[in-house]
Amino acid sequence: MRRDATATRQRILEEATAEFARYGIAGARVDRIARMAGCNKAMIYAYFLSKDQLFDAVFDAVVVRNVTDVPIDAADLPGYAARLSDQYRTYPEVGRLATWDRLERDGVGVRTATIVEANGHKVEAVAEAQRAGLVGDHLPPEMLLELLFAVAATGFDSVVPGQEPPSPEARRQMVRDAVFRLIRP
Amino acid sequence: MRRDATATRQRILEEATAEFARYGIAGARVDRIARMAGCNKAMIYAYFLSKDQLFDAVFDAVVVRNVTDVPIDAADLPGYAARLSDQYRTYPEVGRLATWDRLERDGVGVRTATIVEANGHKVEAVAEAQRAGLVGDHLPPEMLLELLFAVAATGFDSVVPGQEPPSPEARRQMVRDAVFRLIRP
DNA sequence: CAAGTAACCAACCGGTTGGTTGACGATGCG
DNA sequence: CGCATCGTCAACCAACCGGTTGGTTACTTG
Repeated sequence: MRRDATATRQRILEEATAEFARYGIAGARVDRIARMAGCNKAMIYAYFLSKDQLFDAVFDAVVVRNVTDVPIDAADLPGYAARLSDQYRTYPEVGRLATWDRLERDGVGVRTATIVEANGHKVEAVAEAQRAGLVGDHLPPEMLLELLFAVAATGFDSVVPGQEPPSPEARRQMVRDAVFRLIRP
Repeated sequence: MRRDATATRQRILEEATAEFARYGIAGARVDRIARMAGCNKAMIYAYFLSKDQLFDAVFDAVVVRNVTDVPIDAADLPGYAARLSDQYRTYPEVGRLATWDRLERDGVGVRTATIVEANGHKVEAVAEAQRAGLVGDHLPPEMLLELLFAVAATGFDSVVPGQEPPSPEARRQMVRDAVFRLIRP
């Protein structure tokens, strides 16, 4: 097989994404990632230096993709939340990786410059919409945003066992309605 | 020191709760739990058979306490959510353990008979309140409940880094208001 | 083609982890 | 007191895991 450093790096990143999303940082196995990526463990350490830094690279890439794919639209927060919810369904790794990060690093959530910047921008957008009267000001923009994120991540596993999780349309509609209610002035 | 089997068992359970809440199932160290509980590792296996069954015992105990301490009041869901939120603040292990369970067992959330029963009862209570007209029927009771849980778990870490997390009163008020908006007919 | 370099790997290493075992000492009962 | 039972533990083990090393293979350059 032809040698290609960037392709190998990319394969490692993809398989690491799946592995970390599934097992978390402590549970992920570097050997397994190497095997899945069809390369040697040493390559992983050549490219990413450590397991933790590999996770950072994975998480950052996922966040960047998410922010790029689903830009905030403060004039239509219900629509934004619905798109975010769809994104979570399309890429289930996103939510899981974010949760692993929150739990396993006792970092209070945000660490990477990428995320800090993205969140700051979003808070500002919501504040702007509040000043314009499009969004109620009964809550500070950060809390509104946190509620929105929480709602967008909802509806994937049912509370009661037997029951089917809601269809994509139903979930999208639920998220849209919930956010509409939450931000109404 | 006087020997006391049930006391030892109880100490193991308590320390295991802290350990699992902090490090998760894969990250928890049985040696550390034994050392913290002031007993030998063998005791843990004598009482709980395996690391996984120890986690089950821990999780079940925590859930039981949570359900007992904060019974649902379908006639006042905002108040219930606020009390739940307070409980999450008083016992941060609860939320973390539940999250670890959701992530590390790929079980879709509910597994233990205790939880299934508790959740079923709650869904029924909400449905009852809907029939009585106290709660809007724009959403099925399970979804309403899932949204309520999501909101009650909100407001502990801030979205932007520098900022302080909201005060207990502010959080309680936010949760109450959010749930009020979500269930309004 | 020869030399140099970048990509790659099998094998290994030190330390750790869940789990086990065999013995020891305290306790309580007949 | 004799003795069985139960709680306790130090020591141990096989498997595993993150990380490293020394060397090999493919590709490029002159």
